[in-house]
Order: sequence, then C-alpha cells, then structure tokens
Amino acid sequence: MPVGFSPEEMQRIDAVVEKRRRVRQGEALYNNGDDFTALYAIRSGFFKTCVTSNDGREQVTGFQMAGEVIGMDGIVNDNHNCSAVALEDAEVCVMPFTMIEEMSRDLPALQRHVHKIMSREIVRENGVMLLLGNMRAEERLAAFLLNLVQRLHARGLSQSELVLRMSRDEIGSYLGLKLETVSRSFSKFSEEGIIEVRQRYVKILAPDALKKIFNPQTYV
Amino acid sequence: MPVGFSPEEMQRIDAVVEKRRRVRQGEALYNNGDDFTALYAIRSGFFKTCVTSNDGREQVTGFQMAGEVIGMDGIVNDNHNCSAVALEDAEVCVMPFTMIEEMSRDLPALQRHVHKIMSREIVRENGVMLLLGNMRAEERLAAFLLNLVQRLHARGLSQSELVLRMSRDEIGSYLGLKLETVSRSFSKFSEEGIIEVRQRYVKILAPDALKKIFNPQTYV
DNA sequence: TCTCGTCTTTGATTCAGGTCAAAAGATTAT
DNA sequence: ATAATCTTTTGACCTGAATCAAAGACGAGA
Repeated sequence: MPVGFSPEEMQRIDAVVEKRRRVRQGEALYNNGDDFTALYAIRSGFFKTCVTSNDGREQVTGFQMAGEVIGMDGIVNDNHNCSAVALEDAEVCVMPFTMIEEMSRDLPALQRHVHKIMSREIVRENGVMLLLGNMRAEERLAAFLLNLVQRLHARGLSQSELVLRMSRDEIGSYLGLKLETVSRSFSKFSEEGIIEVRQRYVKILAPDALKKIFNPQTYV
Repeated sequence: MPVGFSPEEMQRIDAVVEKRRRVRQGEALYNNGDDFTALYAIRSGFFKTCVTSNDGREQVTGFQMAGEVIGMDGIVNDNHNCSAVALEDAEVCVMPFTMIEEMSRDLPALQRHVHKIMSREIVRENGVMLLLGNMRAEERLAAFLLNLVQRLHARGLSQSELVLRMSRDEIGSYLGLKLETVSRSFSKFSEEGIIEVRQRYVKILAPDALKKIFNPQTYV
C-alpha cells in the first residue's frame, strides 16, 4: 500500500478499505462475467485467477497472495473477464472502484499507486507470455518456483521452503504444461538434488542450479 | 479517444496530445530499459512490442495499430519493460504521463478512460496466455488472423483482405511457434481453401471455417 | 537488368511433451 | 479404522511442432 499520506488522508483511505470479505477455500471471489464493482486487496490467503475458452479449456493466469490486488480485469467492460478462486481460506478488502477513482483524484500518490498496480500486472503478464512462448518445461517450472519463493520471502517467509497452495494440474495450467509433465519435472529436479519434494512441500536445496535452468546463458 | 468533454476541456486535452513523433520502419519508439515519460497514441502505422529474456530470446507481446495506446509497461518502474518497434513508418502522439495524471484528476471521464485502456491491455494479455497455454498451432494462427482482420475492419478496412505488416518469424514469436510452423499452417489453410495467401497478402475466403478452427466446440 | 540479401516455403527427421494407463499416496467421509 | 475419492507419480508410447536443410520468391540497390 502507498505511503506518505497525512493522518486525515489515511482516514479516508481506511474508509475505502474497511469492508472485508471472507472467501473459503474453493470458493470464487468473483467469476468470469460477474459485474465489476471493486478491486480486492488480499489480506490473507491465496488465490488463482483463470480464464476459460468458450470450449471449456481453462488457463490459470496467475496466483496471488497477501498484499496483492486483483480484479483489474473487470474495469474495461464493467464485468469480470476471469475468475478468482481461493486456494485456501482467504480474506480480502473490498475496495469499491468508484471510491478508488474518486479518491485518487484528490490524492496524487494514490492515483500513481493505482496506475502502478495495473502497470505491474501488464509487466507480469508480459513475463508469462515470454515463459509460455519461449521456455521449455523445466525452465518454466524453475521460473515458477523462483518467483513463488521470492514473493513468499518478501513476506517474511523462508526463501528455501514453501508449501504449494495449488495442485500439479493448476501449476500445469499456469505454465502451459500437463500435470504429468509438471510432476516429471519435479521428480527430475529432485533426483538432481536441486529440490526436495514431498507432495506440496518443496525445499529448494540449490537455488543457483534453479536459476541456471531458468536462464542458462547467464551462467555459461 | 474519450468523448463527452466541453470545448474548454477538449482544448486542454489537445494540448497534451499536440506533440507528435515520427518513427521510421524498423526503428524503436522506445526500448526495453528506456526511461518512461509518456504514453503514445498511434496515429498511423503499425508497431510490435516485444520483451527479451536475458539470454536473448525474444517474445513479441503484441501488434498495435492506429488508435491504440502503448507504453503502459513503463509506469511501474519508471522505465520501459519492453520495446516498441515500428513495422511500417508511423506517427504517434506523445502524451507525457505526468500531464495525463494531472488532467485525469480534473476530468473523471479521462481518468476512467486511462483505467480502461490499462484494463483492456490486461484482458488482452489474458487472452494471449490462453492462446499460448492451451491452443495448437492452427488454432493460434486462426485466432491471430481473426483478431487482426476484426481490428482492421473496425478501422474501416476490409473484413476479408489484409496485408500483414509482420514477418512469419514475428507472427511465430507472438504465437509461440517457429516460423516454419506458421508457414506450414498458412499453406494448410490455403490448401483447404480457407484463405488465399501470397506472401504478406492474405484473403480470408471462409471466415466460418477459421472460427471453427479457433473454437471447435462452438460448432460441434 | 542483374545480384545480393532477406524472407518464405517445403521436405526429412528428431524430440519434448502429450496421451493413455496403472499404481501408489493422501485426504475425506463413513 | 476403513472405504472411497482425489492427487500424484511413473511407465510406455505417440504426435505435433521443432530442427535441420535446401530451394524458391521477392525486393532493394548497383
């Protein structure tokens, strides 16, 4: 969240952010097609967002954790273009978008913050496109693990251990791979001593080896 | 561009939009890493945007034409995260971002417009992720052609004929395919009488057949 | 007009990842 | 505790797209 506001301004911001909503594991915060009314700041829990082609194929477009904001996909057409599903019990701040717009007219720092959040999402998706368009299975998984552990570390968690909140199938959907390929890649990393895997628990034993897989040239 | 402004407001908007820049074919409007200062509204010409992994693999993230706005990738980090290269001689409006922010504080309709543009880009990229993660070569090419021709048609051009501004290699990069695969898919469509291709000239003979390839289920 | 360089097509072959199948672990419900 | 269900792993095999290679086609410049 942005910084550098006066106490009075913070109070206004708090008012926007006061409404909470709990979402149980497996439930949708919003679904594709739902009316767009608000952005959501994740307070706790873990989400996936996904789009579905009209013949039913699902693509996970991202995994989001505490501190991240979701829902921007709804702004263009006043209804959501993807679904956001909780992968564990979660709580979000409901931030009505009209209030956000109103307030960011008065508070340039908030305005800039909103723009940055959306731009960050564009940049993130650029990165995923690069991954999906150019990388091989093991590179994708390495990139995924490194990204996840880095974000968790930024939240005070371990930079080497994590518990995946999503299934192999969901990881595969995000990475453009089948679940068997994800599983095989995990096993391969494990055999090579790069990681330790037990179901959804993952320990990164050799982060440099992962980085090397993710980006071979840098280390040659 | 947004509508519904008073003459006075239009004048202010015109002031933002008055600065022009010409970009010759093959030149970059901005490069990855460049300082971010402005968004660009394309007045004429055709661009590609692309990101590059640090080992040099390039991913085309989009093709942009007149009326579209590019540069939003630069907002988060105050420098551009991708490059925008003109595929034909082009002219853009340079819209300094500080001016956009300033004005959109006064003009809610402009503010909303800026938000929609960014949201539209997020949604577009969601669609590309679905394409890259789930579709086979011919589906990707069909989706690409249909999208392109639809956008051209919205600009008053034919809905069945088009001249590609980009090479097979660039199409391949965008679609996550090698250029040979793009070429083969073109040939296949051509053999099947779905399109007529002569180099970069493409005529869509059977749009429904293309739509069927793009989205099989709908027609079953 | 001819040549050079670039882009495109096509063919032959290879291979990464998909598909199908089955077993082994987890997790939940009874 | 046990059964039932879901998830994950692993194996065998297949296939769509990549790779390698060569020949055409086109456009720019001499």
